[in-house]
Amino acid sequence: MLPDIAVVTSRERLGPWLERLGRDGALAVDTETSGLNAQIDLVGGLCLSAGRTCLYAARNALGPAVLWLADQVKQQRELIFHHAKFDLKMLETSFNLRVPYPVHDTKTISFLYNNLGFNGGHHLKDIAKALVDSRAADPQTTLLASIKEGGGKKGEVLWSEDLRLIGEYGALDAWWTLQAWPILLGKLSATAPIADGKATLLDLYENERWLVLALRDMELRGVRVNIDFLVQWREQLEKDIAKTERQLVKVAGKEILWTSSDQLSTLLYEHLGIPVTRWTKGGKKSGPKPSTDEVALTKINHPIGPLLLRWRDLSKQHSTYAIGLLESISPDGRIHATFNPDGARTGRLSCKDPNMQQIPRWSGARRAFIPDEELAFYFGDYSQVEMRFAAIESHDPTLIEGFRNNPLFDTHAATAMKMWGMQEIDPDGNKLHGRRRKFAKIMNFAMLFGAGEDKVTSQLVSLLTSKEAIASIREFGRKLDRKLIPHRQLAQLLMERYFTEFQAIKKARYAATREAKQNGYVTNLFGRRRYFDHNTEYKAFNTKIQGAAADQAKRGLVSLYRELQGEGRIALILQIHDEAVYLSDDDPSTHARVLEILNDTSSFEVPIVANLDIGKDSWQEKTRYVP
DNA sequence: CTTGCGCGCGCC
DNA sequence: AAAGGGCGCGCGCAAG
Repeated sequence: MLPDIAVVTSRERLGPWLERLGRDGALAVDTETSGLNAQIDLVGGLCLSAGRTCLYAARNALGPAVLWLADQVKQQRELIFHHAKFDLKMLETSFNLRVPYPVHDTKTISFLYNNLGFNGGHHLKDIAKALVDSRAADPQTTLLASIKEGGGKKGEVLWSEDLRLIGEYGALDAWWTLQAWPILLGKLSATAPIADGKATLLDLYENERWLVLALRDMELRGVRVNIDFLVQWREQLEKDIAKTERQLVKVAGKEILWTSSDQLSTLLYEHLGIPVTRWTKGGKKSGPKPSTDEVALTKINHPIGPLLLRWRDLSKQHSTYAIGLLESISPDGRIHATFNPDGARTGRLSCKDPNMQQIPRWSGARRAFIPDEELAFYFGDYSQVEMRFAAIESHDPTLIEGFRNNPLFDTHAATAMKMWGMQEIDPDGNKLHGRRRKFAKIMNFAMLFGAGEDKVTSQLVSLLTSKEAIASIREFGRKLDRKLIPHRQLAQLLMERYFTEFQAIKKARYAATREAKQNGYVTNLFGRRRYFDHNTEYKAFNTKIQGAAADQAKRGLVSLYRELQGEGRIALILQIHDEAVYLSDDDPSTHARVLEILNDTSSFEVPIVANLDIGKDSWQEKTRYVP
């Protein structure tokens, strides 16, 4: 079925078509814009669809159509978008039209239904083609067909060059969205696992709908930037880089493009004759190459090593952060990043333009971000949240007991105590014993990430000398295995001990992998699914843990948004996986409430614990805040 | 000139 | 059997 469609560019012809869109029932909305940046670009066309009607309003019809839409919003009409956050931002920046209640979003549903998407993604056209009408892939043909089928008035359509424009920009997108929505929602309901009599995927969807609003407002607000600092920092870095380059040329005897790993590899391993200690994984064409990464450079026995490490660090700060952040500043002097709820297969958020989730912690870069006048940054972060979900997922008694009985539970110390059968960690300051917590920490991360013997070995290599590794092996009362390097033998022993003591985790890991192999997907504690390609099922346990932590964090973010941002007491500005950052004044009752919201003692077998920090001057310096 | 890939590296 | 998980960005380099 295809709609009655009108492309209207004059105020006069708009009325009857708006009439046909009615005043109730779902209304699909799509904006056509001059670009993707809500701080710069503008809406040039509005596509609306309801019932059997699809209307594209542009030019002189755009203003009145927006006013009509604003009235529909006032009536709280149910709105459907594909990628709602983008259109909601554009409507707000172009027309000051704000939608204060959750809308529906076919992209969100598609991602929740199957993270692999339709035809490999979540593009509207692919979804519509798969679920609605195979002709959806060809907007021009479809538009022409629809005019015939729907008896559309030729006079309402701009022919000639404008039709091409309509085809290119997809005047029918709202129509496809409207058609795909009930089908996708039906599929989501049918797919939803049931817990406590409720379909969990639909609960997740409700949270994601609010999340879209929370992220929209975060992005629109943006973060204030200290431009003077960034400019000064950039200049200082440029001086330091130039100086380091002069030293490099002296030591190397020649000049190369220091950013080029290929050129550097030739210099180090051919001209300077330094032995190769590490290889890259290699691409399809080139295969493995000698590595010049940080680990390799640390190992080389030549004065060029430390200089290169210094150059790499300075250069990273300079290009990615000093320059990169300056280039990300919007005309309002702030940075408005984009947070994607469908950016990560586990359910985590991703962030781009710039990626605020990877701003360095120690280089000083965070000094570039400063709170708005009269306000301070507050950082609500979850404590060891992935380890807590590992405990919940596996029911491991040691971890469960620890987290239940002690809010400050030191997981790595407890792991070490269990692995070595100790009553307390490092009782006599013994050097060998003191290392045990580090070993345990490596094992815990190996568990969370699904690492194998190779990775544990290489972790140990960067932690210990061979002598120290041998001492640690002796501690286990084992004979040295001549066939293995000591670090590998130690890795084997640590893994053996770890999985002997944490059998529940071993079983949970195995169960997750089996679930993925049998079903092609796994489901986390919140009902979220992730599908796997063949031979990647080993990631299943990590997906459950990381995904549960992500869904918990997003639930917390939405609660903060709905209650405290709704009351105007906070303004969320960033989310960094296990941390929500907001601006607020110093009213302690606000922050006490934040902690009440984030702390979750009732949902799971172990409590989810949150802490709060404050940063008054910038993002760089923060201190613990207790309301 | 743009696009895609590999490398290396920032964060959780 | 073996596999560190999840991202985005700057850069060089080769291909289109």
